[in-house]
Amino acid sequence: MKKELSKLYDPSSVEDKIYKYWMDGKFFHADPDPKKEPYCIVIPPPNITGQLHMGHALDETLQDILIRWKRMRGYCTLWLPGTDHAAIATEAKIVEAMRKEGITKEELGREGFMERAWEWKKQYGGRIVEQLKKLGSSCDWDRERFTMDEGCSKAVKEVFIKYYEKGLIYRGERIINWCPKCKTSLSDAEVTYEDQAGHFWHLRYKIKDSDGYLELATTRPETLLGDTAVAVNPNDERYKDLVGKTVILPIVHREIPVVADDYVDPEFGTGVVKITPAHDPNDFEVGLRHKLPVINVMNDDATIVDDYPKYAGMDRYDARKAIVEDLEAEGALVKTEDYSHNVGTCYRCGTTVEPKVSTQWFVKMEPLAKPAIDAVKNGETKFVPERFDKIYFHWLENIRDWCISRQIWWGHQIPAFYCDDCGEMTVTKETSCTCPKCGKPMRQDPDTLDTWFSSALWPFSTLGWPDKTEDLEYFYPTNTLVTGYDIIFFWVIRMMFSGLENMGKVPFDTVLIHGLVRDAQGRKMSKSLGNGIDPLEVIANYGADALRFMLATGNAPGNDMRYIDEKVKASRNFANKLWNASRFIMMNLPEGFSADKLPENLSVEDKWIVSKFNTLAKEVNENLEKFELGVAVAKLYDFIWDVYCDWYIELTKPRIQAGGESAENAQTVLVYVMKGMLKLLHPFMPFITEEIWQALVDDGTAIMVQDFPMYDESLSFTEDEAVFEKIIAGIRGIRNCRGEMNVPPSVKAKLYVETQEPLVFEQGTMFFERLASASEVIITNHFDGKDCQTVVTDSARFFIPLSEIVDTDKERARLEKDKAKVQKDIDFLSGKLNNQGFISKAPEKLIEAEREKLRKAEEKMAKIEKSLSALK
RNA sequence: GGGAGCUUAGCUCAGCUGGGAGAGCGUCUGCCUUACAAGCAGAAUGUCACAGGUUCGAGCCCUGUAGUUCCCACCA
Repeated sequence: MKKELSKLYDPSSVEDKIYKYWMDGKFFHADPDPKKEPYCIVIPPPNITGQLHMGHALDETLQDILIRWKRMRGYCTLWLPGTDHAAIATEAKIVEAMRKEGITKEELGREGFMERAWEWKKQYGGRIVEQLKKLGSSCDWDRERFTMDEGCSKAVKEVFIKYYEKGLIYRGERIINWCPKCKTSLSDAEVTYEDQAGHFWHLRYKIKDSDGYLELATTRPETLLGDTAVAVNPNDERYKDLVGKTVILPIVHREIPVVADDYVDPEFGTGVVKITPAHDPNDFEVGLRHKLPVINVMNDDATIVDDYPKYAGMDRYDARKAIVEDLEAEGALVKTEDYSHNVGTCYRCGTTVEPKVSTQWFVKMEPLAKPAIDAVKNGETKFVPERFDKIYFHWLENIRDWCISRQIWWGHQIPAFYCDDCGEMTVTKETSCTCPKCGKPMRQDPDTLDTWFSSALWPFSTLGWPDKTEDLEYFYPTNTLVTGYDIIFFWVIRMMFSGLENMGKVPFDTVLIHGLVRDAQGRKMSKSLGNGIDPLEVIANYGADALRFMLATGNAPGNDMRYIDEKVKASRNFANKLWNASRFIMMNLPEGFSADKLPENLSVEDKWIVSKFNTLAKEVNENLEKFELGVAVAKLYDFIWDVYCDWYIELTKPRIQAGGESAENAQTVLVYVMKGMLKLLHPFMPFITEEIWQALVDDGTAIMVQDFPMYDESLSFTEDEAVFEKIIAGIRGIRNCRGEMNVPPSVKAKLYVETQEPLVFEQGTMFFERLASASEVIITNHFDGKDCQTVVTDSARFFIPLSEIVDTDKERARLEKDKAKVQKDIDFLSGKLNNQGFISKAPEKLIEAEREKLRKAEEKMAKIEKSLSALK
């Protein structure tokens, strides 16, 4: 069993080996087991184009912690992995790569492009998966899925057709968000609004058959080409007479009506609005109300259409410039103001979106939103932290129909077919069909579906739906969904209504929301800033365990956190600490030593550590139950470092050196608690705990499938804990005193312990020698303390004869300081206990505890005074 | 214009249902004590943003104020 282990833990030599061991042992694989309770997490599928970033690292870490914990708790645990085809993002990347080769989509044609895209998927889809493995993610890779694989595609078609037949999907002409760069429509969720500096151009339109002008202001003069009206508020006295009149559109010289509409705010600007139904969502609505013509002035790439020869082919911004110049030349420009306004941008490429009227497919949201709202209201699914349900409700309560068609090729092609001959449309599962009316071959809709349409089905499509599979039966609804608050709209909401609509049940019971990992200055990590930290580099430098531990530490659910290198270092140091603790144990362990059972006659310090460990196991489970991973990890850190390493290991050293039964017991307890700690820590630091486990236990078992420690009433020794704390208090006090006097540990001195509880302190003799530099310990019920340093605790006085060092004045000052502290305690406690309100209203238990504290403080005070008077 | 979060030690952050303020890093002192100097033993440091309120008792609950970050929203 004795093994030569390096002083420093080297994660790089361990992690890949251990991961392979887990994979070979099929430990991640889960098959439905009716004897066990299921626990399932579906991974938020990373994009195939993606590289692992800190956001993934956090997300995967949290999921793996939960999964590993539940697995050890005996659940049939499935973490289902996969990737997302990320329609627009991927297509943009492929197009970009092709551009560098001088090829366009159109040249390649749809089929050729798709071939290339699948090739891309094959090449890069695996990369992110390999990166996830580096983190230690215990996903069931046998079930890895892809949003465009056969099963998911089948589910997509099934849902589309079902919705269509139920009237939940319709095709229609609406104003939608259009990205001129990606050349596709976008849903409302895919538009990000940002403030942009712009201008406010005041224009005047001539009123027909009059000398008068109507002044209005606009931020987008170029859309004037498509104006079909001018609107004022019906109650605006200034313009009352003009409603129904006609004005002349400058430049175009088209005659357009003045209409009255409530949409116009008379307080804003001049109270007159130009109406461009084709290029503004509000204007579109106004246009509908007043039956105005819709004049499209822009091509798909936001250049001006050929109908306006002067501007044809000009980009919208160039056209704006030209039109402003022309307006000025025509005398229609009154003034130009600086103006900052909110414009929508494409969430993928950042291009300013262009509102555009076009024919698209939509999902009718109202009937789907309602059950999704109810499911969270009645607690079937809950958010952690709870406050995120507000965002959820707000979004769903104000939701508009979901534009799901995209004018790109990479994705699920819409299963609708058109007859060019008679105009008939059919929605079908088949890949080709003939017109049911005229028998001619039909043409499939060239559009594809929003990428989120398929990810909305992820919690059940990956389990086999629409087939009735054993997996689906067993694992659905899944349990916890772990994701960042930034994709609640995109994904969580859509999974919720999709699950409810198609499965009749919510997709998961809990949504654990986490925040963003920011850089050290608190900025969002982004490609453009170049401030991103590569998790793989961190893993290479410090190990995956250190990164995971850092990400889980000091982070409350839903809150953003900063990546600070020192924090990873601290985690790495912690791993090293654990490593060395195990090294200490193993170095001292006799050949063939087994520690299956705790010894019968535990010493007080053994009971102390066992009892404290028992409490730790209880609390870690409780914290994990409540998704307080950060709290759990902090408790583990404190216990392992402070309680186990700094105290218990030190306590065992004199025993091990002395040998005999006490040494053996110490070793048994050391191993027992170490094994327990490793198990508790395993979900957080899977690699190092597995590595140590295998070296320490060496029986061919894997820690990742051990039982997770739970609270055991029979191992709770609160009285012994309290007794041992008295010894600890003495050691602390003596160290403190020696420290203040700058006495090095190498200078030993006798220690006199004056106490009424000799039995307690007899158990501490060897610890005072070892940990408090006592050359000899003399326990007595009275000691005069002449020429000694005095240390007072509430159960004893300790005297250290350091006559050559003792300075009576200094010693008096030290004791006076102590006394002042205790006096403060006494004042505080007696004040509280003299408060009638406290006595009559506080819980009895608390009052009793405070009385006890006061009693102890008073005892301590008496001892200090005794020592002080002896000094004179 | 709505909504949410944050404000705690020099820095980064914890703080569970209200019961005398914590950690890591940094600083200072002393230690190479045979697991670990990526370590050990100690020390110092806080009007818990501000102002009210509820309570026997408030970092925690309520109201308001300020600063800050973010989300949502069609003001041309």
